[in-house]
Amino acid sequence: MKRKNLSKAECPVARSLDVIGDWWSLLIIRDAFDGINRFSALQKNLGIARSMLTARLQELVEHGVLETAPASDGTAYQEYVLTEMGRGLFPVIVALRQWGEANLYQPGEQHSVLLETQTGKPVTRLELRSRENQVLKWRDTMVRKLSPDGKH
Amino acid sequence: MKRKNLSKAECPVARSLDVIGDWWSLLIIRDAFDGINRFSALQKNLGIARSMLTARLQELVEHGVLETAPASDGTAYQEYVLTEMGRGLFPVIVALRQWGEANLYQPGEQHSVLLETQTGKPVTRLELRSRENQVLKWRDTMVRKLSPDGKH
DNA sequence: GAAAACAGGTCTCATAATAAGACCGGAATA
DNA sequence: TATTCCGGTCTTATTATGAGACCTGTTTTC
Repeated sequence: MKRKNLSKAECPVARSLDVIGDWWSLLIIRDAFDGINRFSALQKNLGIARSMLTARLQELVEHGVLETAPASDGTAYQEYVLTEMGRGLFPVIVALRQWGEANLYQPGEQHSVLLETQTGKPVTRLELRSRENQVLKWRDTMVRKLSPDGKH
Repeated sequence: MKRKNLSKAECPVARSLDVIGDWWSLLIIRDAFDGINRFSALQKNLGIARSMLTARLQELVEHGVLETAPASDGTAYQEYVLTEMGRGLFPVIVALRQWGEANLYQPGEQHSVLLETQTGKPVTRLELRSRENQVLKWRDTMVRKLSPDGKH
């Protein structure tokens, strides 16, 4: 009766969710992108139970999304920083952000905004483009499955 | 002691996760993108408990991600299909897929692949681009927060 | 047309995950 | 040196999940 294990799935979406698909992981990763790297800072910012945070951080380190590093302020403590693999989740976070912005706020309701550092302007929409640089919508794509049972 | 409610968060990532951030929702949505729209087909494909699937589908319908429609095969049953809002999650699914492909498979290990329908070629990498069409990495962006406490 | 199988659920129960907060030892600070 | 901060662990109460029995109406098979 444990939660399903998706780590062997043939579908990359499922494998990703096996690593970062639970309730807190992506919020921790979002905070890491924002420079919130210390245990107590994460705990305070997220309002997560301390035992939960311990467990989640451990999992993310085991999976290679985060790694521990000596604290940047010179103290004896440590920080949790994104690995190269973890930084690869940037498009996931941006996609979630843009979907939320577009669909989950009332007109006029305020939210934080992602800016281009150089210009200070809001970033543009994340889009999948074809090899001819056309925007690809869902219907322009298809999944090639591998297994005979139709799973993927 | 209920699970945290993020629906009022100022951060769009958090609001998104409030809707689709639990263990099954994104897998259900992935299946919907793949044309798996019937209760029993979802249940079989995902291996999810029936009671869980009922609850998740209800939530996704309430949030406007899915809607029910008469079955496309003419029977008296119904289907769960993506709404416009739900179809907006396409970049999220693609981003998760590409991260999984890049990081969670052994060399040589096979997985399903997303193709451009027109050409049959694998889709290219989803990338955030600046207004000058340069690829934006994490460090090229920053979040403008709203609240004084530094949350977002 | 009757029987069997399928579709789309509900209900119950056992177990796992989560939230809340007390507690604790070492590090940093006043 | 005393006090507070940091990064946890432990316990307990509650909620979520997984497994599967059961149920009603629909469709298919014979």
